[in-house]
Amino acid sequence: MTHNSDFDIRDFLPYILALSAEEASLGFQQLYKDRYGMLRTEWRLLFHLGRYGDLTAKDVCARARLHKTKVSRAVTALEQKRFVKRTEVPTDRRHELLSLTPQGTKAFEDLCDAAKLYDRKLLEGFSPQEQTLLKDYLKRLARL
Amino acid sequence: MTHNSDFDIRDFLPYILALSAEEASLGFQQLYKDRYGMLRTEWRLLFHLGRYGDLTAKDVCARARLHKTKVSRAVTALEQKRFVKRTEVPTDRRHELLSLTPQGTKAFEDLCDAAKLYDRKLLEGFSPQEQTLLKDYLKRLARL
DNA sequence: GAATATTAGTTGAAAATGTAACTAACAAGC
DNA sequence: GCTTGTTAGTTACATTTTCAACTAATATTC
Repeated sequence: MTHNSDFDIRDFLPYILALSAEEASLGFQQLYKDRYGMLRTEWRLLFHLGRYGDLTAKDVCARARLHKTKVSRAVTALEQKRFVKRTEVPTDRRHELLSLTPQGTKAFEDLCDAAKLYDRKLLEGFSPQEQTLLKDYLKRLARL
Repeated sequence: MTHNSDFDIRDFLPYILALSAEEASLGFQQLYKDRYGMLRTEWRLLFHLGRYGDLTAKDVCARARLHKTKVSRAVTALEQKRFVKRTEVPTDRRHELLSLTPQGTKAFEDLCDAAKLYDRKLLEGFSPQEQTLLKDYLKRLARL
């Protein structure tokens, strides 16, 4: 019979990952929420479109690891904010290309600047080498 | 004017943390959900009570970094599963001590074993030194 | 080329979460 | 000892998320 009072949840990787992820996302969430009234999925959509150009909703699902219903709703929301527009694909009218409007691009640029600063602030306490290692480890875990 | 098309969301710490946290929690979530029908908060409550003994709801909030409404609902849920019981504190009837029932303890022990295995599996690709570094970095980020 | 299957995306209902207002018990000030 | 303030925890309501069913367009099979 195993004796488990020695197992500390605070050493359990999914737990400390969840806590640090929550902690790290809080401050940035404030930003995109307060400035643009965006939700997490909307912010992610904006960044993927801003960085990787026109994509279909399907592409975004795959790249951003989001469920299609979440993406669908985020597209609608960003469309209403006039940040995203849809372009029909004549050869296959099932999908539509998503792209940022000039306004969307402006918001993206603004949030990029904020993200850069925020990232730097989060990593303040880490040496350059540690920063590289940390991100490398996380990417391995995320299979990124 | 900054040019932001060079900013890759996949190097943004909150993003890669969120992705790796999601990825890492998926498998374990399957376990406690399938075996015991528990939610994330319920699992956390179980582990905190199992490891740190009797606590008030307030204590759990602080230790597990959960909002009191979440804890309140998790306590009710685990009480209905007969995993947790409440004991009134005569000196101050505002709080009540939470503790695991024998059944709750059994579930805790079972999930501890599963968690140990799962943790090991997640970290398979990391050398012992990397494992230590990773967890250390994450704890720093989470202010744990 | 009509019937069936697949794919892209949307919608609706149920579950879960977050926020704020609430109750009950205790504490402090006067 | 009664008003006011604080603390522990619950409840109600709005927002988000999840899951499954749905529509519309294309592909496949016979």
